[in-house]
Amino acid sequence: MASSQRTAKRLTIREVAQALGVSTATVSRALHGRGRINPATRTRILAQLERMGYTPNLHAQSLAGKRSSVVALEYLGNVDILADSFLIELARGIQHSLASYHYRLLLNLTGDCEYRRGVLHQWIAGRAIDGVIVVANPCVDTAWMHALSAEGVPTVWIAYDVPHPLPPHTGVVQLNLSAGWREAIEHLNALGHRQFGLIAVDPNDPALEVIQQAIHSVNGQLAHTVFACDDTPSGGYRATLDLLERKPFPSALLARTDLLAFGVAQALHRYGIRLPHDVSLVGHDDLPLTQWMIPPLSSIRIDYLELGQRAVAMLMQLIEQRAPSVAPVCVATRLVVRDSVAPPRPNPKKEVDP
Amino acid sequence: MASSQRTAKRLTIREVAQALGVSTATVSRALHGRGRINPATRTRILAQLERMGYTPNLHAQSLAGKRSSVVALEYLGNVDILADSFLIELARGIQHSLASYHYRLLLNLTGDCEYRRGVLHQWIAGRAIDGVIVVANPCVDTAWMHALSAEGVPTVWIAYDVPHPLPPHTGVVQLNLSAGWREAIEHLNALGHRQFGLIAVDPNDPALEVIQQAIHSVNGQLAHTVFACDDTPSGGYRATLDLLERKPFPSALLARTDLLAFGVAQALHRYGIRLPHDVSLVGHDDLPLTQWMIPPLSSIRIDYLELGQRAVAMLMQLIEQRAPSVAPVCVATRLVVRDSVAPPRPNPKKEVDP
DNA sequence: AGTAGTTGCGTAAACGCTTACGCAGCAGGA
DNA sequence: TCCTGCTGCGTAAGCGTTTACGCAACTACT
Repeated sequence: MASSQRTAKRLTIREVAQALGVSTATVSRALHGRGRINPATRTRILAQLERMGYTPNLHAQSLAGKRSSVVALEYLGNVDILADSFLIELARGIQHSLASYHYRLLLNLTGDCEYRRGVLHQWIAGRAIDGVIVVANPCVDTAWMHALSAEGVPTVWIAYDVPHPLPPHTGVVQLNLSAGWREAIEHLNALGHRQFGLIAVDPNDPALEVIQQAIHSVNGQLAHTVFACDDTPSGGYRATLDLLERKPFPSALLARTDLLAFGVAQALHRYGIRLPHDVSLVGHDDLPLTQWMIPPLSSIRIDYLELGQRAVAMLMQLIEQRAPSVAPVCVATRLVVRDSVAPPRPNPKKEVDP
Repeated sequence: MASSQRTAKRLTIREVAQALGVSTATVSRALHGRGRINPATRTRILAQLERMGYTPNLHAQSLAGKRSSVVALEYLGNVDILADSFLIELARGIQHSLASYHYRLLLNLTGDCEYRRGVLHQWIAGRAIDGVIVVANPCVDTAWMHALSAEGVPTVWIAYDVPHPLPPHTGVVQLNLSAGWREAIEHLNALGHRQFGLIAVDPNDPALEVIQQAIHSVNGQLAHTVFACDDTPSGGYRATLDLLERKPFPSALLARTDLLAFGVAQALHRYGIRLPHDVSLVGHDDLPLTQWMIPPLSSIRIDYLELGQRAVAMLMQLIEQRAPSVAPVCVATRLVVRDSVAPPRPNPKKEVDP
């Protein structure tokens, strides 16, 4: 009967217990290897569970065990095109690690930042999640960090900077922007570039200072910084139009994100500025699709698997070991060179050398 | 005390009931508006719930209510770069609609197809999900469709073809490939294109026949079809290299997916074939990033919001109304014209112009 | 042999909610 | 007045686990 399928009774722990003449408590202990149990009994029970094809009811486990084995991934800022890239790569890295802990991932891709926070707090209050991983983009929201801490939810932030002191139950995995940008700028410098242009999004982004320092340390000059209205190709496109009006025009452009770089490349192309012949371009994040740009984009790579693995390991410390605090860790970035960089033109168009 | 936060007791339905001198049953009835309850009592209770800031424990609700308010999104085939595109756009459309039903979405981005199916069946057996949306790519897996049906899980397939008959508790939202491809080919024909080349992935893809028919109905010719090893830019790149060796070289290329088109464009560029001057190119799916290709790609658009909304509405029929079956619906596609198409060269010589 | 400590397991009370059932109270018709 | 039927609500039995507690049985000492 079709509709009886819908309400088909699943095997419960009790039925397995009865089949073996033991109590449900013993079966539960066998299942988790917790508590005092005879190893022989345990293997006997595990074999029976396997044989009968038992699968625990996750809600019952969560209710009685006071944990849900679910974590949420949340990020600051709105999701537009962004969702398709950085966040998804990261989600995948996180999920990969979570799988080994038998945790599930809840990921909200819809609605604006405000709305998503509301949903998240519902989940927390409803005990639907045991922990949260927040992607700070680009800055940590300290107020919200404390709010989450006050709710008692273990939280790991993936961020560029580490606020001090951290509230309880809060960890930070820091993405080391400095490594990648330094490498990129040194590479460009070695090719002969001295004048840099930066397309960024947020004036408070810690990356800005990192980039400036790196440029100064190679005796280069940051000729212009233009800000995009948002972290999208279209933001990058418009910002580049701004940049094109400034003089002198730099020989190397740094796009804060690959998403911006898509728009930068488009704008340059539209104005007949050839990449990398007339200008070099470097992006950040190394999204999978940037190597398919024309020309393929040089970009600063984040190891998403490692990032996810670190964040998850830290979160598990907070959740499972009930660690009250945990030391921040740092994940490096590195340059991936592709065809969008080349030595600068010996003869920059606008300023003719004598 | 920090660690007491972790185990902070949340407000329960009982406490609210006591505060008002009613029973928990009445509060529960007020909360859901189900069962026999005095409207006056109900508003009084709702006010109190609001005032005390009550949030239900989702696990308790799921356990007692025998439903989880979670659905899973699953897809056939492996996730590589694919995850960043079609699937995510769709996930977003689905999530948008699910939100209005207060359902959550579980999305597994990691592991191969086999592994993910295993996980999904665990979730089903563990009562973690009430329904599944499966993206068939490109063909419905009829055996698995029946397997899911036999497990009693309401399932909606997003597919290009509708198998008949459908097993119980199964719905299909069909993506009408014909509409978009027909429009694209007619558009190209109107520009003067007669010779077409197709870059596809799966020989069993229903799209192939649709495309052939459309080409024949405009008296065009499908000069060549090449198959990529997988649905990625790199697959498209290599397939295009194959295509470049064939003669006559078509004046218009059809990429089965935008992801392939990224690789196609790269290959053409590498061989000095200019888009759209030397050849026109149309993709399918209208991924957000394809409009930032150089030149921006003409593509066949899927309305992901509508697709998600239809799939969710259908799934809710199956879950909430316990409908044993539901009629398939169809979602159209349409061409979005950008710079990658132009009239064919008057002199289709592959040789270099003097 | 008596005591103390350990081990393995069963009993039963949670966990926080939903809902079948039944019982008053009341209205309306005979 | 009695019976019937409906309404609004409380009682209590689940839902399927986990786990604190306690009790035998056993070991290892004195």
